[in-house]
Amino acid sequence: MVERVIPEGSRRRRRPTKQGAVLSERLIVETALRLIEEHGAEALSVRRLGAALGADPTALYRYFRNTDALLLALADELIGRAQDGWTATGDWRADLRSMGLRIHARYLAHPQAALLAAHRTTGRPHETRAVERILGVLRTAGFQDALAVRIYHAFVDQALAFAAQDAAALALPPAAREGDAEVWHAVYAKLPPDTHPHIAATFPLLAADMRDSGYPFALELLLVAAATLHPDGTQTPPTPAPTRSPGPVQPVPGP
Amino acid sequence: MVERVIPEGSRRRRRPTKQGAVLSERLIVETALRLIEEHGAEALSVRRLGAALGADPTALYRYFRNTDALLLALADELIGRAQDGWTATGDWRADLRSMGLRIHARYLAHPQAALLAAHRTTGRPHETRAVERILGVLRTAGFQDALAVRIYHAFVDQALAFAAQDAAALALPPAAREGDAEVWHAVYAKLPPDTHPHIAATFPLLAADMRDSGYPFALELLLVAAATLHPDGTQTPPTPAPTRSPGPVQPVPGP
DNA sequence: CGCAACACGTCAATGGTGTTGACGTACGGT
DNA sequence: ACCGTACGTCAACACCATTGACGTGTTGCG
Repeated sequence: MVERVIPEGSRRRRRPTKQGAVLSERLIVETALRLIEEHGAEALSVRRLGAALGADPTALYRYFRNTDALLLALADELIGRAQDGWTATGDWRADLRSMGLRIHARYLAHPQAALLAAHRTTGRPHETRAVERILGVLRTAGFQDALAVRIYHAFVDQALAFAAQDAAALALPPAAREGDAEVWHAVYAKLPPDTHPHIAATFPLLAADMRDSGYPFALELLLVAAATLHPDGTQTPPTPAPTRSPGPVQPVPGP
Repeated sequence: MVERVIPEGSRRRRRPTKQGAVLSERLIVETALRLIEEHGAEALSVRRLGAALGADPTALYRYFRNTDALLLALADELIGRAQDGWTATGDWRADLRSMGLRIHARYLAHPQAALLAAHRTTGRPHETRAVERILGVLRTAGFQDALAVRIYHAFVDQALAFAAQDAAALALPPAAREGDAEVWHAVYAKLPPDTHPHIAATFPLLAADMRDSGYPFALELLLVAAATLHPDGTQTPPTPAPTRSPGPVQPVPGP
């Protein structure tokens, strides 16, 4: 087939659609995000997106090679929004912490899209900017390249993995979400001490802790471990705050 | 519509299919898992499953309400298999490490099912057994309840989140999977040092590291951090192995 | 300033998907 | 032996992403 997608830079003409809109890559991405936000991830189909744009569904293929390319564009948009306004302070632990929490929070703001986007590698500008920044924080902090790369990898995958995980919980149909949450009181609260002594002994703590996302604490653990690997060997970080994580309550996935 | 699924207990008659097989819930689950394992994640469709069973595709609906019910049955099977044969050694770090790697590996063997399973709380016996075991490892090791619960939470969510993340990469259609992998050489290898100095400086390391899952190293970091929080304060763990993780190469999600 | 090239929105068609209702056969309980 | 029905099969539906062909209106250029 002949490639029908014209690169964004070299477009020349625009014709309005049936309903008068002039299409663009940007308009399509924003409409798709809105569609997902308002009507759920399953609402994103070529046909429905066309309808939302007031255009023929196949007009999409003038701007994106296929739906996967559109999805990558959505993913990159999320990454970009997560970084807007972020600046490095020079304290590598504070910088990684704020970056991780921003990514996590921004993805959770669009759970349905996050679910589709969090496990892709786009290679698009917003993504490369994020990679560059995180690597920069680590190398500037004095980590040797090989170690910086490994920590970068663990850090990024953990942020995205938790984002997808928590987004999945938020994106569940309400019935399933409440069902999963109720399991803690319907099942775990009633497990007898003779068969499940550890669960029985810690149940109140357990039920309370599982209400929120495990990410903030997991992130602190990663930062603590990274500090022990830092070249300035003896530097000991402050013990990660044993307080509850702030912010809105997040339903939690998994047991 | 009339419910056409007969509960497993009260089935009465069986007739062989075209190719002589006698269907059952168990046979269907095992065939589906085999299908995913042998022919890739995308091979699981109702029509192909029917063909693999030697039956009409719609015979499925005599045993499962819909494909989602089938996938949940697959998921339940996975939880059990991940723990089969696991035993505690008394070394809490080794025990958590083996448990985490087992969960991760078992889920990755069936990416499609893992994707649906990893973010649900089932409260079923296999799940409660896993919770009890992990909590047991931590409390037996001497962690106070509140801390044990928090570490448990981070550990479990990390294992499931990475499992889902890596499973998602494996479950992608082959074209998208190869595309994501290729981005590293098509885009990141070519970023100029003046705009992306840190990526340019570390590229070979970066490309090599991103080929595998970030989970094994992220898990080591979690264990290191947990050790620093252990009541026997001064106990210092061996530095996490800076060697590459063993095992099969896993395509990697996210940047 | 006018015109021709072609970008791009549209239409029609293809082959995939999950799912449902109707049907008949052969098997079980009586 | 014979009924009732479980269950395997068939045909059809609605939806999906994607492609090739087509004509029109915009725009760059002479």
